Amino acid sequence: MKSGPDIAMVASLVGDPARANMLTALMNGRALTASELAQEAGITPQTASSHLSKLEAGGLVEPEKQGRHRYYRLTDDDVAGVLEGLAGLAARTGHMRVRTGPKDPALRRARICYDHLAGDLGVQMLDSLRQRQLVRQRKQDIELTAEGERFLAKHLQISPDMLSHPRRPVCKACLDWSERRHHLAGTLGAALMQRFAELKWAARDATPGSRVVNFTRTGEKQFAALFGSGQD
Amino acid sequence: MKSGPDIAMVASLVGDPARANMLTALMNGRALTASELAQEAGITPQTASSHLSKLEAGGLVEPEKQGRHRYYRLTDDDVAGVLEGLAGLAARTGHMRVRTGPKDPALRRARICYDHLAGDLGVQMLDSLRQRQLVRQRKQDIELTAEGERFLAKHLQISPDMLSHPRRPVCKACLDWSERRHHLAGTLGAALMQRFAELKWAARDATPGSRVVNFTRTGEKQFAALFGSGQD
DNA sequence: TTCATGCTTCGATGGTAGCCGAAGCATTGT
DNA sequence: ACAATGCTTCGGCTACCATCGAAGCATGAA
Repeated sequence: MKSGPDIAMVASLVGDPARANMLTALMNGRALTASELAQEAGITPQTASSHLSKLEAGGLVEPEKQGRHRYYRLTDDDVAGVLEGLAGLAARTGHMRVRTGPKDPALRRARICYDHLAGDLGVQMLDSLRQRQLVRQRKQDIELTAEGERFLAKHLQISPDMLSHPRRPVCKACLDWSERRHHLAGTLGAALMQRFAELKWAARDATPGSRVVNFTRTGEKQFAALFGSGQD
Repeated sequence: MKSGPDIAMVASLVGDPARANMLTALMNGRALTASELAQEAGITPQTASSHLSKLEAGGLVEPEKQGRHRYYRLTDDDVAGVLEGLAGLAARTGHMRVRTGPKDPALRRARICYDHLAGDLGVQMLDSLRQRQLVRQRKQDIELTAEGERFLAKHLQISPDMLSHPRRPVCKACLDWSERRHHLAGTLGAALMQRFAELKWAARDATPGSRVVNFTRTGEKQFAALFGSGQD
């Protein structure tokens, strides 16, 4: 009775936007925890859990228990290859991701990722830092330059000793779910977000549990002055 | 705002069982008409039309008008390659197509494809004919051998002159939707089905519009005696 | 023209699956 | 032992989409 490979089964796994976001977030080869993947996809942990068990059953991802975390990675390069192929087909027809994950535009623009800024503005900030040589990035690792330290001290009153932490890195690249571009995590990312709040540039949304970050009118201007890309 | 290729969009196209069946039916490179694809997928023409327009919008298939038919083919080898990749992933996880297209098991076992027998039994019959050298198959073309003619005359009272037709070939391979294996079409396929009905081995289901073919108890035995594969 | 065939569009229906709230395990830290 | 964190399971809700009937266009045949 078995006929051929059930290509619809595996294709439908990739066909769901939330799962597709998780998979593309895993395309860099690194393993991510279930809750990180939930953040990337913009869904709650329980929904992500359901998706991940389906992906696991379909053989697309593999779990790895570590303490109370569950790390997931793509099973192998074959999976990555097929995903690349699908991306190629999608790219040439001009179908780009416009509205992946959360529907809320505010959530896509600026939100909290753990304790740092994510969303369009988060990506834009790291882009700006990188372009002006304030940080140097190599894959996942980000390093603060001397100019970067001066910049932070001058404009935001952030000194290097505020950033040292026994276990946590100062800078770290964190994949933004809205695409495969990074935003800034680590103690610096957290310190920046905290400073934005202190300066009343931005504040987390009042509704409990919301990850949206609302920028004030002046905060948006100041932010654009420091990290703007000219087009906005 | 555009981010990356929308892999979920194209994957969800392949993710629907009906569309996946159409695509696999097109994997041999030949172009098929819309109604043929509907038959392969086990759906009505209007549903197939909807699916095909989506596949076309997604750039997976290309239409070609010819008379009052619309032939569809895969856009290029890239599409076929991705489909192969998906099939590979599905195959190694052991997920095979068990219940593609129509839910009705009877429809999968034996049904009418135009005027000839399709379904598991149709595929099985052609397999048997080929294995016993009663026909010779090369790709899409099937040829009746001398032994084949004797076999038909002796067991089913079908003579070669009954099969000649000005435009229609005697034998023709027709892809069975349940997988990429062929069943027998052409005037011989039609003559066989007609003979099965005359001998009261099988009859089309009474409910109007149904394509199910019901075999009688004795008919099933006789059929198995002529075309059985030993395992059934 | 008139009819038949192949395909498409429209409208309505139903089944499926994604989603989240609440609660339940498991593991780690204090 | 107790609390906190990470993840899972369960139940209900909602939205989407595949499906088909009926009708509307085309094209080709008589």
